Amino acid sequence: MPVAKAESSSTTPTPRGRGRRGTRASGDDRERAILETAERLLEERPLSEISVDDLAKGAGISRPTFYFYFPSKDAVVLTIVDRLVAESGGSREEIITALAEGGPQAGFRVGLENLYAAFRARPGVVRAGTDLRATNQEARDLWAQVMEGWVADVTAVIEAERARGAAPPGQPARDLAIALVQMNERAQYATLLGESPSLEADRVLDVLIDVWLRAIYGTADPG
Amino acid sequence: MPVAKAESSSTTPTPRGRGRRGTRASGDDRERAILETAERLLEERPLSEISVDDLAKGAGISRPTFYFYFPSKDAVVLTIVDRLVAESGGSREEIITALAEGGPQAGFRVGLENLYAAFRARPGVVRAGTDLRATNQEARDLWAQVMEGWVADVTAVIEAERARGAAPPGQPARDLAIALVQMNERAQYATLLGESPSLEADRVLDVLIDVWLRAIYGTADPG
DNA sequence: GACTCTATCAACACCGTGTCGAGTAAGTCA
DNA sequence: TGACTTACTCGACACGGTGTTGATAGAGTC
Repeated sequence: MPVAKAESSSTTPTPRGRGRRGTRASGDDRERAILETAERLLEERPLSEISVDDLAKGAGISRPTFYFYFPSKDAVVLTIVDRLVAESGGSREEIITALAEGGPQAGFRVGLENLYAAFRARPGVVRAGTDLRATNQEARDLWAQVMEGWVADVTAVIEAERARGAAPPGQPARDLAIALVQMNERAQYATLLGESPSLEADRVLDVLIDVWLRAIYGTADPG
Repeated sequence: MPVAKAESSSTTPTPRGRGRRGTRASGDDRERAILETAERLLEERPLSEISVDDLAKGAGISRPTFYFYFPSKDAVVLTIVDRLVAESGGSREEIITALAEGGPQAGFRVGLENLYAAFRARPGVVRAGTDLRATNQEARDLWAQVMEGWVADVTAVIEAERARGAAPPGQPARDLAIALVQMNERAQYATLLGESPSLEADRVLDVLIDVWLRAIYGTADPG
């Protein structure tokens, strides 16, 4: 597919990724209303108990009109999750700088803390995104891509720490990174949703970082 | 609800937990046929793409007749998962004996190997059980109970190893156990389903055990 | 040969999704 | 001004899935 060539900017319909085929008028309000309704309802009940009609009603439109703005309920959720992921993405680079400034413990803590903070405020959205992976390939792909990004970052950090002699050799850095990132995903999700068993919200970071440091440095108290 | 009082044992219809309200006759075959159909289809496609009609057709009965044997599609899956969990449950106690006989590395490896082996043969069932947690409270409860069992076992082992001086003190044993068990759940699931990123099937145990040993003993090569 | 209990299914009621086609209202420009 | 376009709206429908009802057939007592 060719990249859209620059069009006359004045009347260009602006096609937003997963949203509606381009428009410009007051329909923007409706689109926002749908997204806001979805975010609100997702904090009240799981995705499977929210119908397209609920979203339409909440946005003050009829069900067919909903389909003018989004191709499906899934697309709404993916749009919301996309944004949440984008918000949290900024914190990834913060790991690197925090590592350089504060050493390993502080670095990892800052990184994981920021990440966790981004999701903590909207557990319903996190749950919806997770649930969606059961039925939606696009949701699986999106999440796989997010995980791949974190794994790549962590792999790089581990390799750097080994190169400068701060961490001993061991399992391949990428393998270690995969296991640790997956542990975090699962543990933080369980804590966020209040599963049992799960780590207490105010202990989860302490415990996870302890495992990270021991796995990477061989001690809970490196340099 | 009062517990059913002991009935005359001769003609008691035998109510099986999640299956049909009691009977005895040749309908047993049908019940088995439904379960077998479900197991077969689950290795072909995800639960969300299997309808009650598919299960009924596969068992050679009509859709309403299906409901004579099971109250819902979910109940069929829960029955299958129940059994798989029961099969895998035997391996739990093997951790303890293997630990006593072969020391920490061998003990954990045998334990996790057996566990993994039980699930490896039926990834479709594992996926169905996981997917089901998105919509089904009973599935969440069942899984929570399974996790709780493993966490309890691992907690006991960690405490025993600390008591005999083989493992140093650190994070509360239960917290450590939760994080490690969750890591295993997530990592083994990802490997089983071939997600990306995920650990290679022939490396997953090496990597996970390495993290376990470092987290528990502070070294990848304890006594 | 009346009675019971298992087993079966056609027909139905219901709900959620997604589409179609007929609009209306606001803007553009001849 | 009035023909034309574009954004937007929704009633009505078709479809596919779930779960229930009620009628019935056969096998097993007694």
